[in-house]
Amino acid sequence: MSRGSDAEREFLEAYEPRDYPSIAVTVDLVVLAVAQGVLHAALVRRGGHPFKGMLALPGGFVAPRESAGDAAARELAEETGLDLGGLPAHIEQLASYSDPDRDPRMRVVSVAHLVLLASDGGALPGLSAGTDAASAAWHPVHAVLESPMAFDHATILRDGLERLAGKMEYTTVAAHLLPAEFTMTQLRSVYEAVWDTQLPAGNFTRKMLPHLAATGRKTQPAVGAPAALFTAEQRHIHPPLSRRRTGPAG
Amino acid sequence: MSRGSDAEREFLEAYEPRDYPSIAVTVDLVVLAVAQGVLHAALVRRGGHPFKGMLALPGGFVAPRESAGDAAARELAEETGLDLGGLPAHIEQLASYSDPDRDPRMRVVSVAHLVLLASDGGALPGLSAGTDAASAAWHPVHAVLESPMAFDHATILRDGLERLAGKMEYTTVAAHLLPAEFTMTQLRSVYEAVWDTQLPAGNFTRKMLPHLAATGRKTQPAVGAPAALFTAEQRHIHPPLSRRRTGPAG
DNA sequence: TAAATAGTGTCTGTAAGACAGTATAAA
DNA sequence: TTTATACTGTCTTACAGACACTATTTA
Repeated sequence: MSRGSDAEREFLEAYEPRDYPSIAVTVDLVVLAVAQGVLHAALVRRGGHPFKGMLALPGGFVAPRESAGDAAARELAEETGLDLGGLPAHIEQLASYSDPDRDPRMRVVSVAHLVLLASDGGALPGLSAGTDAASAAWHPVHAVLESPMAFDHATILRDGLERLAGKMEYTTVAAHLLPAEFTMTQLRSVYEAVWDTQLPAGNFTRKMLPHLAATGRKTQPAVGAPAALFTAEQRHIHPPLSRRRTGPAG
Repeated sequence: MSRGSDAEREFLEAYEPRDYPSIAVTVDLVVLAVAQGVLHAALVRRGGHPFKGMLALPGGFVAPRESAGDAAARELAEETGLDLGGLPAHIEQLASYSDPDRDPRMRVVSVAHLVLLASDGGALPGLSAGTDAASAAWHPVHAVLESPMAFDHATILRDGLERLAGKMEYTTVAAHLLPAEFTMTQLRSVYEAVWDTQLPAGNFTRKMLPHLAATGRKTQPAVGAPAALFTAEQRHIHPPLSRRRTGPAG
């Protein structure tokens, strides 16, 4: 509590003590970025029991005076060295996980968040060790989902991946995995990395073009034709892109 | 805690007391049903402060040994007299709301759930007063959103409505607002009620037919031709329905 | 001019939107 | 036969999918 005595009295009148069990509230972060055409997740390796040595999502407790969204941004900075304030990043609430036995140590309800970090497709954003003992490192998502993870974090990661893959069908959210200005080919590469498929370039351009804004600038590639640079306009794509594989038959 | 002493010791070693503030976890329910072509929400009127006399979502605390989903089903029964066990109902997690000041009495994180109740379109499911003082009653959603609600419940209700409206574009979730067997016209009426629009019957049938299973049975209406009865196959509709108004120009 | 990548044009098939027409019942 | 509702057919247009072709750069 630690609020005014009026509120305190009102509270005590309204609820029986047994009604408000102490439940710890945490955030777990699904932090994603693309490099070399492969989707990666920032994961920590657990140093202590339970699930010692296994991979887990970064995360931590929600403080008394912050929202889950604020806690997510803070934990992202603490556990990965990344600061949402200075980065082109996208954060959104994913879902909450509340199975009573999801953490064997205590009752924990976790509000999972999805974080998309921009990268130019070559190198992943740098993760520096934070104040926490375990520091985060990048792992290829589709590979890491083959093995078990700590707690219910494999489920959360899968849900986060599915949220991203689904939302990319009908929004330009994928642009958050790229710098502010990007080429059509870069954007298509993000789609191919997340959907784990190939998309025909011509039709992708035709479908996506109305939802992007041309900057007028072009890239200066080492080889090949220069590509136009776009910025994303956050809007609905209707009808959505099709996720199923297309391209040459065979 | 109230767990084994091993777990307790491990817990005490792992966390500083200040790290796990006591935060109450609740569920808030967006309970929806359709009657007379209008979407209704089951709401309670607050009997005490704060927000005395205003409309609020039904809900309550998550118990120490239940998940948020279990709590949602239990609270639905307690506050509305409805029992998920004996009803064709659909429940899914919506989102969590964690602003530190969302409840002036104490720190409360709420995991909102969306509940869809079946009705034949004529009468709404009966709501009987439960053990709680305030009992729920049905209110037209689009009208009730004009006035303020208690806490952040207007936001939650709006989010729930938007979730339903969006999901109806690309799934057969709307069928959960109807009995197990329903006619194409009934299903179209649900779409029109939630989207607050008119849809052309012929094209709606053509688009929806592949996603429904014909039972072979027909209705016996007082007037007009008998209509075929369908059951829904839960599947993705791709490409999705268009929510924008169509039909005769003007 | 060859290689590599970016971008455009176009053909075809499918399906949405519009709406007229037919079918099946009760009064 | 009229009324009311359910359902089907069809015409037009839009656009996705497939894929060939052109454009722009470096070597």
